[in-house]
Amino acid sequence: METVDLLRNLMRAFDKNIGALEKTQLACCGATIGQCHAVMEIGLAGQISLIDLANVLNLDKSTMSRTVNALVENEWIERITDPENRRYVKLMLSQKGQVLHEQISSVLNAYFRNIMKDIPENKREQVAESLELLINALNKNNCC
Amino acid sequence: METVDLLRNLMRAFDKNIGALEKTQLACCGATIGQCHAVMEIGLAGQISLIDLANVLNLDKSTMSRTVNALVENEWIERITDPENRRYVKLMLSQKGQVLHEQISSVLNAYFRNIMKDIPENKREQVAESLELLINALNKNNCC
DNA sequence: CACAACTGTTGTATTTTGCAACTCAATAAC
DNA sequence: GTTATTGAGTTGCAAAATACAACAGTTGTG
Repeated sequence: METVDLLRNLMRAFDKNIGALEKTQLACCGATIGQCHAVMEIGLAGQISLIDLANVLNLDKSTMSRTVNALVENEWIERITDPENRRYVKLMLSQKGQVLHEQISSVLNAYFRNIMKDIPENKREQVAESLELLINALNKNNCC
Repeated sequence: METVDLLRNLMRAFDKNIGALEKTQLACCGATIGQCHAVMEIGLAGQISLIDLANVLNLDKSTMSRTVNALVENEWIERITDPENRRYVKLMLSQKGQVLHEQISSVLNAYFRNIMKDIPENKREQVAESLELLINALNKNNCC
């Protein structure tokens, strides 16, 4: 099979798997899918502005603003106005948010560990190296 | 890095890339993102029932029913009632739908070819084999 | 100071979505 | 053979997600 087709198949498989995972496992923590996505990105970034967060998640800033509102109301994140530039508001996880972040991480890790079990032991190193190459290629690409 | 982390990173990179791709490139054909997804799955299956399609796309059958309505109204697909059992309705692409399917395929192929350019030539075979292993693992997994 | 540029919020309309109740056809139960 | 049950798909409805546009407040530039 052509590698391009493999990438399309992989994308499709991810779509389907993650879609199912999100609907069954992720919403269990009390947060919506969108809120979970935001929490994961904020946790990864450490701190991030609303607009940067919206860009990462491919959402309009107004949509993002409302999701962030909900996260603040649930005390999962905190808004910290930059004293040096009061336009900027840094978003970061609260302690409660860190717990949520870890819960979601656990679900994802368990899920992907399960996937890995189906990959032959002697191939895992090769797969890991390949994934790194692919991730780099995807991250480098910002065509659109 | 642990392979589980690589999978999480890969999922995230796909999410971001495909999200951006869908918003900028895919809607150009006059169909919504959801309609494009449906068209791609119907094309892949050849023919498929509404409920199977809903399951593949992780959507409620009512949501699917409405999307299918729109696709039929736009003459991208056809509903064909099974004469042997009038409960069953097969969905399949019309000629116009096949054109759309190919348009979307072209966009995806161009996009993924571009990704592949960033993977060193001498690693592509290894990457391809790894992707096949991963796709199989993902498809085998139906935990949720 | 005036004006542009930038971050974030709010008003509003549209779209997407899921649940529940329904119809219609086929099959099973009796 | 009549009735009950199952199964596919539709529709009513309400809730959630989303984007666009207009806005407020802040900073930098001339």
